[in-house]
Amino acid sequence: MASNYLAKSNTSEIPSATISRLVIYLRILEELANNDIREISSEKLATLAQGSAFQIRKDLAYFGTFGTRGAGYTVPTLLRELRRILGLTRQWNVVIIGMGRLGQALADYPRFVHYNYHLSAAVDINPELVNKEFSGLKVEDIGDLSKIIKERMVDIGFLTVPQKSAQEAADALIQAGIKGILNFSPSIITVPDNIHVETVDFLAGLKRISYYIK
Amino acid sequence: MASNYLAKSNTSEIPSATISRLVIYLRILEELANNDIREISSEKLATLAQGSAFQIRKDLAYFGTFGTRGAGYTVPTLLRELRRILGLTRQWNVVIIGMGRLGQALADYPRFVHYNYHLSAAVDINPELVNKEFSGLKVEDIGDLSKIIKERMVDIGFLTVPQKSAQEAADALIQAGIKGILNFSPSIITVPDNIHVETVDFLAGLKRISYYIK
DNA sequence: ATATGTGAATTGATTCACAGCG
DNA sequence: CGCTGTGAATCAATTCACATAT
Repeated sequence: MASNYLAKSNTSEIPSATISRLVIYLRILEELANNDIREISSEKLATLAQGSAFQIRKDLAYFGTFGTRGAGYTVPTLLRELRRILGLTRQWNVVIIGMGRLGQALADYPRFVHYNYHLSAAVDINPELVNKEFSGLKVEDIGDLSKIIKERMVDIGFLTVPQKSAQEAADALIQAGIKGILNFSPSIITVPDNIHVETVDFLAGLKRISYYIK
Repeated sequence: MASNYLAKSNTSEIPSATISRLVIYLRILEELANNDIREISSEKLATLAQGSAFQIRKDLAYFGTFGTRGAGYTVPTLLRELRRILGLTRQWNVVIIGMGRLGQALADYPRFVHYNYHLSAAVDINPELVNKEFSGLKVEDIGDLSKIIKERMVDIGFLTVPQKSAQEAADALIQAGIKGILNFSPSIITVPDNIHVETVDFLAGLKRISYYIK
């Protein structure tokens, strides 16, 4: 599963693979809810998620009991519980570091609001980009990052700077009190234990494909 | 099961986590080579990859013996071997399905050539996009997909269509003989066993962050 | 002297089987 | 009865320890 294959030992006993699967279950349940389906069994959910019913029940059991024996799960209940488990019931404030092509594309992404994420700010080091506006988001100077993060209570940083600046930008984010980093650069960044990093690296996926189809 | 003196096929399956790590080692080795570093020990590589030396040696051992006892690994040799293992010594032809914002951004991505990937074609279903050109790549009609894939010997498809069209587009790719799919849509697609799919889903990563920092 | 390569031990995750409850 | 919830069993991956090669 997409995840952190080199992650350090988790203090929590919940497998990170379980968290990745919960995200998948959530997406499927949202689709079911959109189609006004109100009941689902672990067996049917497993078919949709391309997993096993055992696994779904085990994954959920880490967090409580959400079904009805003999009947299955009710979609709205399980949906609500998954959102709660994954921390999606509150708004998360996000800053984009690096307003190149990728940063601009993210600023234009229309669905953050639907998912309770709020783009609080966008910063760049390049003076030619500062004060420009992308999809209603004004680029600010990276020097103001610490102030921005503290004042606007930013939780998460999207790291879209070039590889060679990634660690420096991550350090600035952490220094300013960020809690999570979505790292779009194809590099490993070093962070303290209390900061969570997820990497989005399509070139890595592409190379894995090459291995499997060669 | 009928008795079988051939025992069970000894094709010890290589963990997919190992493949993911090999991609990481490759990236680090490329950086080392760029800095003219010619020798590396599993211990030092482990530090750079935020993993363990045991694991690196075990990962490599699935494919052969590449180091020198007492000395370590020579960077150019290990680099060459990793490229060979991952199937990166030949050119891979790619088609982009869906020339919306993401497809356009991918067409503009400058580094595919460096990695031996070649953008052979871009297709879309929208007549207003067909015949437009993005970064030198002309958009063609999705109806011609099968012909394009066969004639240009396309190996890999970048799936950048909306979620609701993802399965249909994947079916068309498979029908035309594609071998691998890089799925940028946040949906699970169903494919035959001989097709390899990798998913790139930044929203999933974002939700995992929410879980860990909440 | 030093760092790899690898069987054995250990740890972790998945699968199973059935008890528990509607 | 049907389907969930869960301890036990199985399977897989990681870590260890040291024999081995230079």
